Amino acid sequence: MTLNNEQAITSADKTFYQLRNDIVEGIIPSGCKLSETELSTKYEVSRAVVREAINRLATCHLVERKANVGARVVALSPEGLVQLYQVREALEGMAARLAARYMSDEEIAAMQGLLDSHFNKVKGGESYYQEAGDVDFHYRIVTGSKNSHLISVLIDGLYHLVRMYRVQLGMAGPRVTTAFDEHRHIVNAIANRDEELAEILMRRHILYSKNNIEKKLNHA
Amino acid sequence: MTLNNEQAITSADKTFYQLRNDIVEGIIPSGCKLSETELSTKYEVSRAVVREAINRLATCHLVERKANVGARVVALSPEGLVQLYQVREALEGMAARLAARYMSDEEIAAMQGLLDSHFNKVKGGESYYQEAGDVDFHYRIVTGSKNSHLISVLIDGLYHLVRMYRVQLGMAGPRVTTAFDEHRHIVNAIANRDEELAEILMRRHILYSKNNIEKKLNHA
DNA sequence: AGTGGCTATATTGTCGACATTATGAGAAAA
DNA sequence: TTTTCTCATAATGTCGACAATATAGCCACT
Repeated sequence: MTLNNEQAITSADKTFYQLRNDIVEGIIPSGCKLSETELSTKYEVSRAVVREAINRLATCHLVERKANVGARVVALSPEGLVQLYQVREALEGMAARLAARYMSDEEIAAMQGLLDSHFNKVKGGESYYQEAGDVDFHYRIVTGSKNSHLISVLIDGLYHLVRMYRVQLGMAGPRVTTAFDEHRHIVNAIANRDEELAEILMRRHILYSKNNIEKKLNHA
Repeated sequence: MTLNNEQAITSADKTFYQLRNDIVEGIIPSGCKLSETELSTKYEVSRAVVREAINRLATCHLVERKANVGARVVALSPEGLVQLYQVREALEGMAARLAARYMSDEEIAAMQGLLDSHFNKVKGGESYYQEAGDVDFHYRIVTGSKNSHLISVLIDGLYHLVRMYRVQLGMAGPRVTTAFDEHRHIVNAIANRDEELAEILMRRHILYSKNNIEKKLNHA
């Protein structure tokens, strides 16, 4: 689970987070219609706050809204997944480049320490790594870019969609050790302040990741 | 002016477009506070629709909102401009790559025709090209990527911020002919289905554009 | 005079009711 | 039987009022 430093202060925030979680986890299934009145009774809040929550979900591309008709949970498709990873490749590639430029030495050291601890857990046989570790790694790179647009588009937007695909298409799977090595190489490039290499490696990393998921998707 | 195929159907849409335009054009100055009650009387709509419009503006990064405090028009800064162009470089580079892959021959031919007509106008001494022409060109590349995420992030989001910087920092300026040549080379790469080159050229094009604006900004 | 806390006020957050639009069922006509 | 029109219904869009919160000003106290 993503460790949320985003805390709900208003009632609409809370409803938004709950709804988002329910959608990502598949509790509200893909393609399902979101009735404002229904949700307002279910979550025990006014229709106005449900409306605001749905609007925010729409900007995350987790639901699609049509005027005077309503909102539906986004439909998952192979094409959608491909498009998602195309954008991730561009955005996270740039994030890695900027991380190599702007991350402080302390941040880089902390990230190397993170990878070390992951390595021990993987070596110890824990499958913990796959989800939380991967999320944590990419999260640090993105925030390390110090670019508010990159941060908001990826962390507030695309990552939830990525998680939705992973959860609902049952991507718990492997690619642990190979992904780990790729992470290592990326961090090394960042530590060497090699922007060009950091970007290339990150793009390859995401491309491999996409191919892996696509392969699984076609076999299922 | 951007030719809007986005048409307002609901009242909130109209208010959103009006507000967005007023902000981009500087009619509502940068840093200005947006009072919901005040705007609701000004635009003669309910506070609820103003609220929704402001929320949408927040997702475009045109205003910043704080809970229980309100929304302010975003402040323009050199750092903000740099970050904006960093994201543009990543996103539009990928868009050019995908355009080379997915655009139909007819679309490419139409784009070449567009450049020809621009060339005639530039040769004829019209300064028309700078704004509308540039917008049109980039618009076609992005839509040519057929990637809904790229399209929405760039066209619904970043481009308005770009325009806001251009308008408010008085970037009417030159770079017409050189930018035109760069456009030509990009279209040629796309026509040759050379994804790699299309992306590289687009990234360079945006990098140059950024440097040009930064230079002006420092001189002013 | 400066600082701390309190109150008044204005703004945002939330709510329920009304207006408007889309959609499906059913009747009438071909 | 099929098609089209009408109308009922249920949803979204919009509104004004109330509740909760932040901010500024004022007063007391040191």
